[in-house]
Amino acid sequence: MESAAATRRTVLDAAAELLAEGGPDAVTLRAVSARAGVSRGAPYGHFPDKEHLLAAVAAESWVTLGDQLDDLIADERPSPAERLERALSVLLEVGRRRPHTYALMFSAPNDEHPGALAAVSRTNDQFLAIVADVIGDPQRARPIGALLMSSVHGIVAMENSGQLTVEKWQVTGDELLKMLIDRIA
Amino acid sequence: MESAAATRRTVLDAAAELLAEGGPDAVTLRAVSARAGVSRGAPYGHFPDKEHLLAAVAAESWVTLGDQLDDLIADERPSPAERLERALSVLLEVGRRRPHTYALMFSAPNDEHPGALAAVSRTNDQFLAIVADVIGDPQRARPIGALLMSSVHGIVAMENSGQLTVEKWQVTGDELLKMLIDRIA
DNA sequence: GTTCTTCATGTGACGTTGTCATATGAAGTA
DNA sequence: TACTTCATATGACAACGTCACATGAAGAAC
Repeated sequence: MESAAATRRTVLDAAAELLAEGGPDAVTLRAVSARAGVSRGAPYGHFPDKEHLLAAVAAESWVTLGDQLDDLIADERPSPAERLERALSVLLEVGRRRPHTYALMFSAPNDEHPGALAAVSRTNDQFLAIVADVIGDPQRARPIGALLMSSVHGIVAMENSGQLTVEKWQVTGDELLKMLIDRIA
Repeated sequence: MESAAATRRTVLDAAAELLAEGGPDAVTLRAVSARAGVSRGAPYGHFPDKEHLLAAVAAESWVTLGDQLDDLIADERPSPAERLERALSVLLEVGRRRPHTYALMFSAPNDEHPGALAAVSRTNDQFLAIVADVIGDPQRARPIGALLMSSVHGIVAMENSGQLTVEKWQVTGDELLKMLIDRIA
């Protein structure tokens, strides 16, 4: 009888790795079990089904992102505007470096997975604080924050689907991000 | 021996319906065949595999969207700015009314599906023409078009994943679209 | 030390999926 | 009539998510 928490961690890590490496289709329960070094049935002791396992992976990714934002907020050196640009770049980089993980994070977080919902809500609040620091008016921070968040998400999605090519649009995602921030501030 | 083209159409329509009704998981080859009134193996005479069948569905959706844009471009009554807003609204509406179809349209159109690529390229060009008509400078139309396209795509994606709630951000997707256009023109 | 309970883990089985090899059978041609 | 062609039908296969059940180790009770 292995430590319950330890097995949970191993399974979670294996699922996260397989997702990052080979996309959602590579995350079969059998592959996860094999990589985690446990049997096929072991994950069922810790996650009701595959969906909940993936939701846990997504939630953990949101928590990691939230921790990065916390570091960014705690750093006094950059100006508010610089902080905003860095915050958005962090999201962009996740989308580029781990496209499948990123896609999972933004795929409908069901009401059945409160952990994922809470993690998303936390990052939203952090992001809103950063935006409010730039805007000044906290009332207007929310709509503008939504615009920034949506736009950056769209940039990542179009990059990853291969539809944001330089030949077609003559811009890079980073340039779009800069255009966006210029039109806000 | 049924007419080859007719079977192809029936299968394609069945797949499109199942996608719109029940999402990607509902589009099983067996369900498609049953709805189309053909046997399980029939689709393989017209599409190499499931991926190509779905790519054909996506391509057709892009063509439909392109036709709508053509109508919009041909209509002389609205101002260029109004046309732009309507064009973006068309995209938004597709995302709302047929979220699964929309998601498929924006999921990586592989190089192996030239039909889908061509259909996407056509709508991109149409959209760029509409943007250039507003901006004036055709040189700047491309980056700005990319920004608009990406942002609207992000709005739709966040709406459909349930992350763009009014309670959290105190805006609707439509209001974001208006904010966006105001900051461009 | 022995017995009992508990609980995570291991395993065989089931239905469903995408896919293929092969069989069927209708249309057109000689 | 006999033959070719080609779309359609069907049985089979491996792999999938999932479940019911078996196994076996750790701690408690005697």
